[in-house]
Amino acid sequence: MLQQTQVDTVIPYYNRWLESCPDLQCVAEKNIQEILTLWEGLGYYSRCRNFYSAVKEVVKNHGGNVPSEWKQFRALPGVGDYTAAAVMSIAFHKPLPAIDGNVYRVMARVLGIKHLTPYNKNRIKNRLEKWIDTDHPGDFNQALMDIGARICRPNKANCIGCPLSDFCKASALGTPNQYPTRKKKKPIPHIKVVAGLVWFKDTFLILQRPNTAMLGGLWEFPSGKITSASHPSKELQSIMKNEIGLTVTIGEEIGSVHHVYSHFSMTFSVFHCFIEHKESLQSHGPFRWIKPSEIPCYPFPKANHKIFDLLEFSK
DNA sequence: AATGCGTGGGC
DNA sequence: TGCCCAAGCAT
Repeated sequence: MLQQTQVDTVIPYYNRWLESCPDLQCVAEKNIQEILTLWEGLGYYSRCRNFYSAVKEVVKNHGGNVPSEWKQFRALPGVGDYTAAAVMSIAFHKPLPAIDGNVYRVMARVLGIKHLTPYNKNRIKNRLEKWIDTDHPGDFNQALMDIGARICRPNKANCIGCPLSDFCKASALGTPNQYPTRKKKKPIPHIKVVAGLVWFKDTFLILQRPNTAMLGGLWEFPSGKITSASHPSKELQSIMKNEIGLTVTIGEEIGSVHHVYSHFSMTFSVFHCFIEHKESLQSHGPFRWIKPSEIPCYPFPKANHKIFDLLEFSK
């Protein structure tokens, strides 16, 4: 949960998770849909799918016990060098430095490293392997991460009161914020998407996204990119026909929301749509006709919830 | 090595 | 408001 996600954001999800699913056996007994619903809203859903796979693997191959050896734990899906070192040091007291984005920044400043090249990252690792408190490796790692998160901030290094300032090169130079250099991000493209809330009686249609795609395993309304300059409702009608073979009547526009993903942004316009009879639809994947009251049973992306909010389908 | 992958908070 | 950034990992 903590990968690329702030602690304060994770805490409520973590608590909710433990309340409904307190141990690995419990995770293994649930299906992926229930697990994704626990994760819903946290983002980076491959973390959730990987965790689920890892739990299955631990139950099947390790007798339900989390491996206490680096090599076996590191091999689990979704576990990289950082996560492996964090768990090994905190849970099993192994003297391995857990190097996250905070620690790279703090150490770059302490050592006066401008560029986080692979060579310099390796220097940081070697230095921490010497410095780590072998009696309390977990505390050492967490302390260093906390210094990064609370004191040695990316654009706001508060050297006054920092326990490392006496031997920090970047602080001595007076320009700690300039360490390490950061590359500017490329601008992300913007797309226009139109979607339909397709009603049949008191149910509407949802489709499940493929596991390997972005937002994999989550559910959504049938939708498509707006490509031409024609009227959105005309475009929506042809999307419905071409993608799932439904001939729909376009109704009122529910609304339009803006949503920013990590690598693109979109305006998401959703219209009520209606069908007279339950036609057979040619779906590429799983689909359901659900009532608004069933929304909490399925994981939906944030953009879809923004539409639910407009409809006051409160969850 | 560079890119894809969500969402929310801070300023 | 529009960026930057967050207890990274997989490919």
